[in-house]
Amino acid sequence: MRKISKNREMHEEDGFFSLVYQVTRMVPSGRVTTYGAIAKYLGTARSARMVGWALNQSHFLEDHIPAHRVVNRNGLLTGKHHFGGSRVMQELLESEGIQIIDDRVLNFKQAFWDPSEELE
DNA sequence: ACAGTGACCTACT
DNA sequence: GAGTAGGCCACTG
Repeated sequence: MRKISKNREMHEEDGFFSLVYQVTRMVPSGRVTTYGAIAKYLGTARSARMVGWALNQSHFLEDHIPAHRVVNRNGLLTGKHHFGGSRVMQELLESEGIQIIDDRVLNFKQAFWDPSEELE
C-alpha cells in the first residue's frame, strides 16, 4: 500500500489505478498512447480524467511508470509540467526515438499505440 | 457538506 | 474549424 495522501492510501487491488499503471507499463518503447484510449480500454467507466489523475499519482509510486508515453488525443504533451522539469518528458520520448516539435508528437498517428487493438 | 479544480473527451453551435 | 458546454470521478480547501 502506498500513501498518496494523508488520509488516503492506495492498495494493489484498487483496480482502476492498477490497471492504468499496467497498461502504461505495457506501452512499448517508441510508441505512445492517449488517456482516452486507456479509458476506453478500461470501459470508459471513469472517463479519461481519472486516467490522468492516476498517472499524476504515478510519480509517487515506487515503480517507475513510463507516463511520458501517455499524451492527450492531439498528441500534445500536456503533462510535461508534472515531470518536475519541462523538458524531461520530451527528452525521454526523444531518447526512445519519438520526435517532438512544439510539445507535439511527430507522426503521432503512427506512433499511437491503442491498447484496445494491440492488446485486445 | 459544498464548491472549485484537474496530465481529458465528445458533442453541439 | 474554432469556441462552448456538459460529463466524468477523485481530491483539496
